[in-house]
Amino acid sequence: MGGFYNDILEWYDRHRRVLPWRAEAGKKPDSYHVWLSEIMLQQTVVAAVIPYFQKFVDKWPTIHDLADADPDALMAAWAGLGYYARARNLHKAAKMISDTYSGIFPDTEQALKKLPGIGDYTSAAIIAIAHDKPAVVIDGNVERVMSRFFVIESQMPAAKAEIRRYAVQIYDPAHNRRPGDLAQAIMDLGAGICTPQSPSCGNCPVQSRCRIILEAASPEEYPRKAIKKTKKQRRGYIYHIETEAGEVLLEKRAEKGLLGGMTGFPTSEWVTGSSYPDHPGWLEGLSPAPIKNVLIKHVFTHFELSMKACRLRVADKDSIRNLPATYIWRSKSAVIDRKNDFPTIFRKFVPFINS
DNA sequence: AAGGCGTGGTG
DNA sequence: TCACCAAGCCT
Repeated sequence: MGGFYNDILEWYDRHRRVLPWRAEAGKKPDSYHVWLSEIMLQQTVVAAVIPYFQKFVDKWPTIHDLADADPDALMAAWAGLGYYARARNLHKAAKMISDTYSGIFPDTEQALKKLPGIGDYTSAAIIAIAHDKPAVVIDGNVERVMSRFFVIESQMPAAKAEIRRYAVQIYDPAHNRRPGDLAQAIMDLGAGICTPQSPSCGNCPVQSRCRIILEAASPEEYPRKAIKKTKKQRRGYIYHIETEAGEVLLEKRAEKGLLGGMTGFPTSEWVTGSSYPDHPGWLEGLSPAPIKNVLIKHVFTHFELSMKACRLRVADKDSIRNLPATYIWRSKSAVIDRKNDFPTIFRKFVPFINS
């Protein structure tokens, strides 16, 4: 393992990327920055995270500022980044760190994993990167690098146990003198060289030791994965409802579940299959009219959604009886001005509320 | 423990 | 253009 360790760190020192949350070489990073970036980086590429990270640090420079943040402002700032449970958990964890830890991040994996949104990977990453202590940091990049370097034939996710056994050797504290750099080096290698498709093996610092190269196998076929299921289709309606005074109806979604805690345009239920659902009960007796040729399509991780757009003009707010308290009115100008407070699915509809 | 959970970078 | 899938966590 010594050869791998030295080669990859030598490569890292030459190719180290400058990132907003990364300290200068040899300096200790801000734990708050490390944690915030790691949460944002969960299932999300670096390029997408950078502007959000900058915005959060500008708005909330310390963990205490984030703990004191207005929840709706925090969710609005996260809008567009996806996986909104991360934002809800971020705020909960910030309060816990600010209050019970006085703003000092715990330095054991066990304590970190008690914080919402921090699991096996993120706790190890914080130990290694923020505290520069040895930890077995395994993310998708590390899994890919290990599965190729050691030619692991078992299929994911079952292969995780075997991958971990190799990773434990790689991260062995007996030789790991630069825990933070080593973890980031392997992840950077996975993100930039040992990529999922068409990896640049010719530029790899450990190509001469990599078993998949030695065996002339196909790296892009590793890690072995199960065949993916096709996404199901769901259908529904999205509504532009506006008063004569120019107020637009919005819906604050439930805290749990899809788009939890986010505000968007009202929708019907979304039903699986090729048929469309009924309009929601609070629209009883009012007949929203189809907006010709406007279909909002959106792809989620586990289904594809098509929503037919409908419009309803009402005299005033009282025109809709039995409207649940989770629905709110906002001026059309504010809706357009604050477009980016919406998740992407609802941003797509904003251009259509002007006619 | 398998499935829910978003979005945009990438080739 | 479009399929793939990412620095995972939670239940």
